[in-house]
Amino acid sequence: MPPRKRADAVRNEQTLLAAAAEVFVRSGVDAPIREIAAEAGVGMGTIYRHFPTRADLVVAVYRHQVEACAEAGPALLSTEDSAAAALRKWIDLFVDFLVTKHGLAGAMQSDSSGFASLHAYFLDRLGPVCGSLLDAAAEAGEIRADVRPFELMRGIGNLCIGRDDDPRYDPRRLIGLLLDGLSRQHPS
Amino acid sequence: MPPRKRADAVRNEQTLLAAAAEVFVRSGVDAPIREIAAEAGVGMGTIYRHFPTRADLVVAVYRHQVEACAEAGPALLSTEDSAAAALRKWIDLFVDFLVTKHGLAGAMQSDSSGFASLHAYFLDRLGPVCGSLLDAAAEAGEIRADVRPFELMRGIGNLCIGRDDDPRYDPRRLIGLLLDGLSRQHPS
DNA sequence: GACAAAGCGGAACAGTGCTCCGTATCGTTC
DNA sequence: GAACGATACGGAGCACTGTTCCGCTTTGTC
Repeated sequence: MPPRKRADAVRNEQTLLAAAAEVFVRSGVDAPIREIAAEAGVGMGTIYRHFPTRADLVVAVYRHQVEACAEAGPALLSTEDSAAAALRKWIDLFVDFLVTKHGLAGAMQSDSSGFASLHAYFLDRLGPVCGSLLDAAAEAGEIRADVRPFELMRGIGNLCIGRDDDPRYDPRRLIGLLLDGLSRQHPS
Repeated sequence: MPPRKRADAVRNEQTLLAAAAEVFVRSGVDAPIREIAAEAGVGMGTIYRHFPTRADLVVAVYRHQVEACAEAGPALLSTEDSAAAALRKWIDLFVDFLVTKHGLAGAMQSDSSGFASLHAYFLDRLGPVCGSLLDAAAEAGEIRADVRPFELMRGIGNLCIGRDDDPRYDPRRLIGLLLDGLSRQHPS
């Protein structure tokens, strides 16, 4: 029913993904569209046709890694000793992912038109995973039960912003603190 | 010795501060220079002459409030029951400040040229204040002693990013968590 | 009033996002 | 393999923004 895509279109889509990945590493996820187009050797129109918004392109480039992160959730839950440990390790993975993509953390919180749906995608795919980790840990009495995946992920994402520019800033330390605060304190 | 400034220059500087304050409320601290110039009824050159970088303008507009926040530190330390309580209240003030200025939190972490010195100014003025609160609380054994003002302020700032766009996101909850983590746990 | 210095305005240039449509390529049909 | 409609491509063009630069105006002084 859906008429098959043309061969050159398929080829271009692949070329674009490779070029974008390359440019994102070199210049961050905010790199000018023109730069990505040049790298791929295509016109700008082609980019917009395949990936109407910048978020679409970013999502496509990192889909595999997001998927891997999502799948790691349940896996950790079954291999780690405690749900809290699984949660910590999962967040470690999440932070690894964010921190190695220049500007991604920043882009994710940005309200600017192009990135609007990026935030949504991350939340849709990883939110439930994060949620089940939180629920498991809460059920085990290891953490407080009143924190939702949305705010936790957003907070983690925010804390990762700007790590590129300033080597003195280590998001992991603060995230560690946040998780300590999340841990249920022995009721005085 | 320094030749007195011309009357029109002084006038324009005041006009500009008022206009910028107005525009920052309406359109956030990233508002186009042209918009601020128009609001003030001056040319763009005038803005750049008085405030070479955007950070200079932002700093000038909010100097009073930053000053007030800085002065509140020692005051709280002497009126609150514990240093930890003073720290919490001070951070509350800091968050209030950030959250009511559209986009300021975001701008502060941005590495973009125009905002580069904004971050520095906040750190210079508020860092020591935050530091003495941290030291006092650490000395009293109320919090861990290994967290520096730089990272705490930066973390708080980061957590405040994006509150404008999404009413579901409440930075204070996460900041509360962070401070809980900062509190010394009874050694198991 | 005249004059130099200080200050002003905004045209102009550069970088960027995004659209639009004439042109080229593809797949199909004969 | 030629012809033709559908699909996709390229990049010029427009809008918007930051920033500079210099001819013109205003100010303060003598």
